[in-house]
Amino acid sequence: MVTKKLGGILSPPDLSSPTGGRGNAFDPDCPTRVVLDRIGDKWTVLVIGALARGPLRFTELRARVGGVAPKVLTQTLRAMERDGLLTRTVFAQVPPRVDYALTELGVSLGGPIAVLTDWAETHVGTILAARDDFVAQEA
Amino acid sequence: MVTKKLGGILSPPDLSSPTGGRGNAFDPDCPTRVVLDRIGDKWTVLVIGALARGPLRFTELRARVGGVAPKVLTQTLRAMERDGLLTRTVFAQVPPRVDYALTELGVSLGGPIAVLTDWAETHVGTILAARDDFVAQEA
DNA sequence: CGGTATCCACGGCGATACTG
DNA sequence: CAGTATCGCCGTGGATACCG
Repeated sequence: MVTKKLGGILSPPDLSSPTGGRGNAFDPDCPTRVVLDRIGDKWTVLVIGALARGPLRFTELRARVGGVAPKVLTQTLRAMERDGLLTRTVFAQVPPRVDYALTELGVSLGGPIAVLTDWAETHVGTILAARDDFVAQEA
Repeated sequence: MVTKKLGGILSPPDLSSPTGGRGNAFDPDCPTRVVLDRIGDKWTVLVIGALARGPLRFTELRARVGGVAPKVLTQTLRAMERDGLLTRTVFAQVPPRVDYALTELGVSLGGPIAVLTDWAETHVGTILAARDDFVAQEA
């Protein structure tokens, strides 16, 4: 019974408000919006996956994730650190060494992501097929 | 035990491949990437929420979602229709009437989204607090 | 009512080069 | 090793106006 279980953003929020009140995704402070903005980007989910087994250094992380420019990886890591998803540990030595590790919060985010991933793997075939049909129908 | 449960994109995919093989998010055909690209946008999740209780017409949908330009709503709906998440039914009458309704696939996507929403509502406080700390630390 | 057409601002992301 | 600096593309999405 999915529709009854849909909490938060999925339930008609507050019909007395013209905008639907809180819980609306165009509200930058909406919890779901915050999370979606974080995992919706190109690299965050991959970083979480790469760090799931344990801490990694910058270059290891880069190699594990694959194909990401250093600037962009830095941006991603800073944002995740800022949001408490991972910790950045600098070792005072030469050559420099910086470890990135998931926090409890970061690890716990893996749960919902795994659910999403499971759904994706199960249903992506249907989606892709629908796309093909749609394109074919235009012709 | 979350880390053990992390399937798909979250597990180190294929270490024999330089890019990590399948299951990588920078691969446009990666299931998780496909889904993330869909729900990561600004309006799709809200549309799913709005349609969870039943079909709506274009204008009703627009009012329910709130603050979305017609062009953008059309774009969103077309993309969702294309991917098989909803159906678009045109009634041949004047004035025109067009109904939008979730498909089974669209409804089922509500499950993972609800999980994400639950996580978001539980942990957004921690995230926001981390942000404040981070900003405060810069000063 | 249910859209299109047009224009445009913004931010994410990438390539390349350089540095403490 | 672990980044920063700079440049620039381009896709999303918003404002406004118009249409069958």
